[in-house]
Amino acid sequence: MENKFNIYNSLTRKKEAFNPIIEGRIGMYVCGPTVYSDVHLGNCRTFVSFDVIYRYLLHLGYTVRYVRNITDVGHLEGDADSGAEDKISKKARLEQLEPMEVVQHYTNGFHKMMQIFNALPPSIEPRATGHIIEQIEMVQEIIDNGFAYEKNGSVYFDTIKFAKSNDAYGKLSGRVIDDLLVETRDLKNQAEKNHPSDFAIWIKADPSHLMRWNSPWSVGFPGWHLECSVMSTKYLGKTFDIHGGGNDLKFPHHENEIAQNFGACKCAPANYWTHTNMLLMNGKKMSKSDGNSITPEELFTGNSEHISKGYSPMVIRFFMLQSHYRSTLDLTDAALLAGEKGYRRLMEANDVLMKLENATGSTDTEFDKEINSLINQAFEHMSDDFNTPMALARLFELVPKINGLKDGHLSLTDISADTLKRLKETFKVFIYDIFGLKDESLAATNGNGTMDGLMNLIIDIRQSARANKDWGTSDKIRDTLNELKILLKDGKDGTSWVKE
RNA sequence: GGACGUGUACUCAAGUGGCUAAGAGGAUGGAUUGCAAAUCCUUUAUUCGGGAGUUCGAAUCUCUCCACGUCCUCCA
Repeated sequence: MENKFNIYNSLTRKKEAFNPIIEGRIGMYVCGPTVYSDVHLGNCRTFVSFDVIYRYLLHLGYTVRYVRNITDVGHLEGDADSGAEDKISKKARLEQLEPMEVVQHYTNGFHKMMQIFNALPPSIEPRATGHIIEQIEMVQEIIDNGFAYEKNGSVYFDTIKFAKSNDAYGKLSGRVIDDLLVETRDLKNQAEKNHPSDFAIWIKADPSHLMRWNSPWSVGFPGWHLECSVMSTKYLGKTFDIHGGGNDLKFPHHENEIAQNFGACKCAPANYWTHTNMLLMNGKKMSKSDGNSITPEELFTGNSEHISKGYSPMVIRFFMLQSHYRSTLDLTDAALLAGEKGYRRLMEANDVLMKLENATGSTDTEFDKEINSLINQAFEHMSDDFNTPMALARLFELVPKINGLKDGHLSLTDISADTLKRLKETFKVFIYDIFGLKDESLAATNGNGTMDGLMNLIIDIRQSARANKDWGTSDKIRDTLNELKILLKDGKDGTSWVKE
């Protein structure tokens, strides 16, 4: 019973209680990147969002098979019939590389970025080019079921026929099928298709096209959308639990994916569809052509006109957690600055908490009950459609209580040993396991203790100076360390330090 | 033009019918401090884009107007 949670389903536009197909197990498919260029910051938000969802499902005790694909063929620029080119094929031609070199290069970069953001790797990361045979098989199944037709070596999905046989088409994205039917006159540049809304599932390769495979219809390559239908079916079954992706994939990608799966197996691919919302910058979509854009690297280094300084990957991850995955998130310098301070406050409170000992109170005190209540609420928020901002808010309400226990404003006699232990466990689980944050402070990353030893010596010398009212020396130590971005914190029980 | 969505304090951002509208940052006053920083305690939206309606009751539902965003071509 403890693993129950609610999830917003894009198909029904409602929050629903989650019911797995197989008790205790979850199959989740998330549309991964098309690896033809460096990973976009917006991609990072989507994958961080699904990383938190994945982590929370694991926390709830589910056995999760998390499949996130790499699209390395078939993703066209523009329309197939107007001479458009496969994105990867084009990049390979322009840079005089093998298409697989392009794919490898950007896949490596993508993996590196996911590591930087501390996103867990998926259980399976299948590539479209590794599943050409399966894709050809699915095209054949769709043809056999009468939902696709071949023209000049290319195969198109018959959206009109599908829409008439089934009410599934357009349901996810809110497209009205009647509107599709009305636009039948507009057939320019679409000579091969019966209808403009039809889409290619197998494309005959022109002679210059670099990526090509044999098929019953032509030497060619699979259409975009198809790889996700095929690989989700192969690794998760014809119908699985959760399908995710960015909001902008709803149409046409996901709509067509659903159509293909129905066309092949006459069943719906996923029970729950979840979509993450867009990352904006200064209120607008990030767009390279408008200059309203920033790369992850620029964000880390601060080398951009849009920000005043660099922000670490964990600060950015924390910043993302402060909004809900279904809301747009506006990236601004002020918001990042605020996020950086919030992240540090949380991590420092966590350090303080882990050092608290000797709670001697009973579980009957108001204070003890309040702590437990906040902890419970934090988990309840996560179970209500993965509401990370709400859960974080509850953690932040606990922060002054933790600091108060350390400073002596609050008493360890008012909290029970069990509750203190639970509080520690809660922070640990939320920060590291669920939110996937890492401690970036120097104290945490400096494992050999040299830094600690030096700092203890310096703090000791300054303490002596202060005892002798030698403010000149003590302030010089403090100010010089400040210039090195090391902050000293004078507390009741001594001085601690933190590196900015 | 069509589809979907958003508009909450100085900024970011929760909340989708009912106690005093979360949280972070900022600002403010106080405690603490040798002075600071950090920390703790206050204060900071009688109000949720404008207007009308439904309801005992709405930021939350309906209508309308305004503004913005995303998609409809490639995008997470």
